[in-house]
Amino acid sequence: MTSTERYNFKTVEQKWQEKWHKSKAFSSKIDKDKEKFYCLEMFPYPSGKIHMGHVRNYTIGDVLSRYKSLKGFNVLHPMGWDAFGMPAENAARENNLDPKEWTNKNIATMKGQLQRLGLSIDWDREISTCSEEYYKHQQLFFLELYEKGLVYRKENYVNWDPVDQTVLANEQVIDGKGWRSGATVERKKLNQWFFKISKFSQELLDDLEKLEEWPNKVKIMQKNWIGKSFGCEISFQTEGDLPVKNIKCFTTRPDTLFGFSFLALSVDHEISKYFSESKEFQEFKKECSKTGTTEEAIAIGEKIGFKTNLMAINPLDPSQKVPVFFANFVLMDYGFGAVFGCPAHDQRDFDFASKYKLEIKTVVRPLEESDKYKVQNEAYTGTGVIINSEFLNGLKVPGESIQKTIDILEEKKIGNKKINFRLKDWGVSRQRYWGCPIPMAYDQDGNITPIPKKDLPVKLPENVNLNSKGNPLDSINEWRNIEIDGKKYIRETDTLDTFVCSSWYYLRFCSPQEKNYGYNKDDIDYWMPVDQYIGGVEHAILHLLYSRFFMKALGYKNVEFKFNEPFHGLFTQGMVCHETYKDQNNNWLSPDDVELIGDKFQKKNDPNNKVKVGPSESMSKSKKNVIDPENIINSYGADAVRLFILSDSPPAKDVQWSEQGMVASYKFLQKLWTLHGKIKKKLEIKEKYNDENNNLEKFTNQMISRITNNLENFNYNVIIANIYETYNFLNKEIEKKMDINNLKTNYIKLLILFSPAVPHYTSECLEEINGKNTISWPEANKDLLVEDKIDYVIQINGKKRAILNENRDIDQESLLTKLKTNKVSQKYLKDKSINKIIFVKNRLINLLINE
RNA sequence: GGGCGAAUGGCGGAACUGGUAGACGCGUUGGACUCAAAAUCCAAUGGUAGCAAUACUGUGAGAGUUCGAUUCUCUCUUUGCCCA
Repeated sequence: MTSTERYNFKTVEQKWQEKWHKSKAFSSKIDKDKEKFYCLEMFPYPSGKIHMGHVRNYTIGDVLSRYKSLKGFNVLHPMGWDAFGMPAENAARENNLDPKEWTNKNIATMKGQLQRLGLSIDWDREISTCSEEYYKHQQLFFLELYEKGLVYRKENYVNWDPVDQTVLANEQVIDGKGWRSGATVERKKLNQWFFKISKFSQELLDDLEKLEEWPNKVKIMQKNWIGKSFGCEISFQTEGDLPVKNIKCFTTRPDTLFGFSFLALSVDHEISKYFSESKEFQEFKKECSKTGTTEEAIAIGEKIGFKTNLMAINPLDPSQKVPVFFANFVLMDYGFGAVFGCPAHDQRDFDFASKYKLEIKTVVRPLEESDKYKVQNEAYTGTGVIINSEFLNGLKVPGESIQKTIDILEEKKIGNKKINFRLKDWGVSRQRYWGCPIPMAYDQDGNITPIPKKDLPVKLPENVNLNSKGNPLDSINEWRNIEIDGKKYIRETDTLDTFVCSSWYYLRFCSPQEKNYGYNKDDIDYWMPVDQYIGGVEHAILHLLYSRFFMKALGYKNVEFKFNEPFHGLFTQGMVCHETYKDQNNNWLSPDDVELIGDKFQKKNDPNNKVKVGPSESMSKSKKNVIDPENIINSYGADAVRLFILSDSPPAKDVQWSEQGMVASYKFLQKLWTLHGKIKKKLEIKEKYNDENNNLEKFTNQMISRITNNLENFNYNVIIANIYETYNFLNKEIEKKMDINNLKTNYIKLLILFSPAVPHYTSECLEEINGKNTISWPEANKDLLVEDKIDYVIQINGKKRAILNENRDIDQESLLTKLKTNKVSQKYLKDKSINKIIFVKNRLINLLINE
């Protein structure tokens, strides 16, 4: 390609993508002489097409990978597909397709799209979680965890979506409704498989401290999610018409015990067995099932209770006896399924007590109130002082009151200090077809038997009727009924939560071909942990916590496994946003459907229809504010897209998609190409000239230092600004006489600095200038980073008044002497005496004078 | 309601450990080229006053620490995210 032509991104990008592909430029092998760098971006769900969020995520990772390679690291940069999940099943059902076909077709499309972005991915390591090759290892892990006692089955309440006939995870319940169907979510009891993540609560919490290169924000979110709290287990004596002598409660507020006015039990509390005959109780229980199981649903929902004839006795004041209720806001998996109610200082208890006309006794007053303070319309939950509580009176809340009360309760042998975690065991059962089958079976009596390891994988049956209600696997008898050692069994028909697939995929990338096990020890010992993990902050809790758990679970009772955290560094990138448009009938409009006429938007082909411009929001199909990366890459080329997606905002923040910005990036590459042509011409003339000031060399050195620094700190938007600066500088400098050897070496270095961002373009330029020579990341010459002349800021009384360009390292006295000949400062110093001088070496001088 | 961030020109955003605020880009304006337009190139561009040199002012609001604060501390406002 001759440089006088316009830059043809189509030819250039295709040429280099083919070269990289043929030469396996990004394939990675263990090389113990080199330092490894494992760069991983969250793998995509193959929904059909890539979206701008993917473009951003993978461009960020690609910049890092390419930079680290040039720096001499042995880089592992793989890609795969999070291929199980409901969308495939839904799409397949709607279009009468096979989920596998649908998924594989999408993978093929999206792989092609990613390749056209020019990502430096080792495609030989590609994995797909829906392939037997992948999930058979997952089934083996499941059995291993089962053997270690980290997997168990129990009956549990789930969020049940009555329309989709499926279990929903808590985060799939939005405002008490199913995220997909919109149906009101119910509570339902099901037998479910669980991973014992709670066994590692403390470890998951403690190890957060080791994750120095994780955003604080994410660590705090995980910490809150794990939710360690100190509290007290209290045993209440009871009297009444049931053979129950006492009830154990857990509370984080034992200090409010004197404000005790009822005791509330979960409907599943063992005492409920005495009510199995009661119609009223069964109806109450049914009513309770209408409230979801999320903390939010419980907090918002109406509190209802069912009164028993039991009375609970306050262990600190035996004269105080209060009623015992079953209540919908108490769950069996919190504490012991029993809490004591102190309405004055807990809003939930307050609502309940108000409804059932129970006593509301104030036991905490705010600091500024007197002891006569009484809680009125809402619970007081703030800090303060204990009152009306006999020997607890005067204790500061919460600082000393909780601990003191626990001490007293322990001494009196009424209660024990207890630590409680909010983190619950991970329910992994899903009543779905398109997931990894759980390798378990049941005999005729319902006893559990693991599928023998030699019979793995348990393959998903094909040609399944997805239109059946509930789990399609339930209705395939020829798949369900099996024989193990001549005995008849029925398979487990639940499949695993897809979060299980993504909890260990980073290990699989180290040994994607390994036949016998999920990973190969030598491979993971070299590559793990992931040095930099990059993805959306929406996975801050679940995916990242589950992955951390998985490492701990694999390492549990396994001395060979030497890792306990999967991701050394974590970076969470922001979203790609776009303005939203609605027509006058409030229908969402795609950016392709509107055009800007003057300063107003109009609907295309319908100029009378007024378009309302809404705020810029994360691109989503439902709001139609999406830009298809494929069209953009076709029009402007991958490098220009990469340039734009990096340029406008810091990677950690949201970025606004802007057509103008996109065009500007495209035009800039054209300008850069024109400049490249000029440089090439200059190099051909073989001009000899001694550039004494070394302008270009100095500039190049500064750029090496600045761009390297910006790369290390994820300031990728600033790198793009640095590239523009370099263009501006070179474009002027090239007009001067230059030494061509000097020009060539420095220009090559600059091109290398650009290459992580715009790899096709720089590859082409470098080939023209540098031939087939290999390239590596340039080192800055530190001597050239130091300027001999410095702009000293002259301040008078702290205000900038002049700038003096003087020698580096000049001392205060000499600078002062020079200053006296300077007109501007003379003006200010005339007839004034200097009281104080502040001199900052190589920076500024500040003269304090009398006005 | 709780936790964690953020706030800088018309817009997106720079600014190392407290030391020239506004890098770089977009937009806007003026100019060159052109019969004309697009593209391209050159120049200007925080605000106010001034022909200009320059002066004053300016990083959400208010206070504080400091010779000096976008940067540190406190209060407030707005806003985003997470949890409820």
